[in-house]
Amino acid sequence: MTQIKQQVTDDSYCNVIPLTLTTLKTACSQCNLRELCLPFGLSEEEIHKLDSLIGVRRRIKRGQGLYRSGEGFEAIYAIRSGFFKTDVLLEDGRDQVTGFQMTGEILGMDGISGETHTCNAVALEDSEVCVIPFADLEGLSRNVQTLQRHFHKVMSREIVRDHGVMMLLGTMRAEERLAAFLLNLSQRFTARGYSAAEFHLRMTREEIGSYLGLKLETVSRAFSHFQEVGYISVQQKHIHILDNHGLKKLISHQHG
Amino acid sequence: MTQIKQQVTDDSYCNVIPLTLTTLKTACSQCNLRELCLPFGLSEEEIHKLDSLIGVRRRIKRGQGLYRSGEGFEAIYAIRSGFFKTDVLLEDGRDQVTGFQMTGEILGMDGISGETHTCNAVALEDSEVCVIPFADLEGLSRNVQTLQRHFHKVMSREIVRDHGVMMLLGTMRAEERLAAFLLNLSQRFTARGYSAAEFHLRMTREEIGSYLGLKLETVSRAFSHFQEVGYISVQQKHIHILDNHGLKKLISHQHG
DNA sequence: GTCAGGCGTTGACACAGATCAAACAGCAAG
DNA sequence: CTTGCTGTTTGATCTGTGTCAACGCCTGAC
Repeated sequence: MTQIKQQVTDDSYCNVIPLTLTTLKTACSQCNLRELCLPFGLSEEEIHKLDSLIGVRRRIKRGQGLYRSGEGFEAIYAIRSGFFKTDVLLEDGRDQVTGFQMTGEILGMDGISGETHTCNAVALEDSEVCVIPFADLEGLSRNVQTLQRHFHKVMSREIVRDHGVMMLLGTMRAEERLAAFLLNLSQRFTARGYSAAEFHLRMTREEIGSYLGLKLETVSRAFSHFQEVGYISVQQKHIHILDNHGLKKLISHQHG
Repeated sequence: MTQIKQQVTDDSYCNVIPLTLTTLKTACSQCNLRELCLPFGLSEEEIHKLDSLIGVRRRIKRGQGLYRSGEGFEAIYAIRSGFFKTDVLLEDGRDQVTGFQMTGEILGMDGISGETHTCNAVALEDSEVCVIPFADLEGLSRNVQTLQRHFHKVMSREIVRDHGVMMLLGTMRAEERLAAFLLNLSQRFTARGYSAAEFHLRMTREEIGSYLGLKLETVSRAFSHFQEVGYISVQQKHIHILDNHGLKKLISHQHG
């Protein structure tokens, strides 16, 4: 099973690079994601400086990789559209989804420390990213204090997010984890102008399970149970949150 | 139980600040932790610039807090000596140890994103830290490229470390987690010139359990079992690793 | 259209680790 | 020395989630 999955990833990966490089200039100054992404808080003039830095966009088809563990690190990526997962693979076949990333979020910061990527980033739907050469970003942020500050915040936010996942994996039971996951997605969709109550999951039950430290069957059962008690309605990957408060109560409730 | 613990933390915390501020100048240039800490890779001249930035050291007694969730963020801290844990507390009383930090490591980067600390840092033994005002660090790293690069690596390393913990919590069983934990400690002690095989745990079984997503009884049983099969010998907090390879095999072994 | 294969659901059962409980070791205070 | 408290060990039992298995539903390929 793991073998097959690995193979698929390999194949799809090799096809990506030549197809997805474009010479299209990306202008942060004209991007409506400004408020979510790196340019947040920059002045018009500063954003124009940032424009010059972002050389290319890359299109990634569903199932294809953006970068991959072991690969040399050169750039971070801002998601212009689409949806990604990142995962870590151990030699013995174990793999753990470390995050799901959506529009406006930054990918690739794991690679800075060792100048090598330490996880795989895979598109869960056809996506487009802005390639931000890291050396250039460091250069510009030495001149633009606001950019420097904002980039540090983005990295720090990633650390805080990871602590949240550790809390989830370390102290929550299956249904609490799933509830936390759904509420987190809902909130992030809201921030992007989508419905908070209704959305489409881009990932499989197995990927959710891997992220939450559960087996896919457990995820499926939890979905069914949430539906039974009226918290949500589920049809395949389509989720409708009916009782936001119920889900929240589930999480904050002591289990003892 | 949780109540009591909270109380103790509160009390001890309040006493800290007036006692621990000192005006002693800390010189990175004369610090033998240079190769582990922020100054890594800097030239003599650059290190002298760093000297001017680090205003004070702070002494933290065992059990006292260095900073605490909700508190305003102003500085990060380099551990000069001692041992810390960081933990996150949920309103409902659940708490999760998010990490253990030792000499030469950097604390407080969680606070950058929201300009507020999001976890508590508590000394597990009498410790001393260098206070690095964050605004100053950003200022200097705009001028010293090596410092900027190194600081980014330190933050990124934290992200990678967190992914490792997520892998541990998401895919490993109890004994694998403890084995990974011991090997990680051993490796970090080695890097600091201490014995790889013999060391003293500064944290309780409960704190280990919280970090590893296990109950203290499970941690205790795993220790006992490791001793039975000859991987380690344990006497209270004193650990002696007898079969490093055995522990490694345990982790890389598929569980299925 | 039909067919195949991946994905999701559900059930029965097993087991790792949680929970409850008791006793002990180490250490500080008196 | 005794007392008390915190942390640790160990045992017995319980339970949430994993595992194994069967089946059904989409979706995409042809």
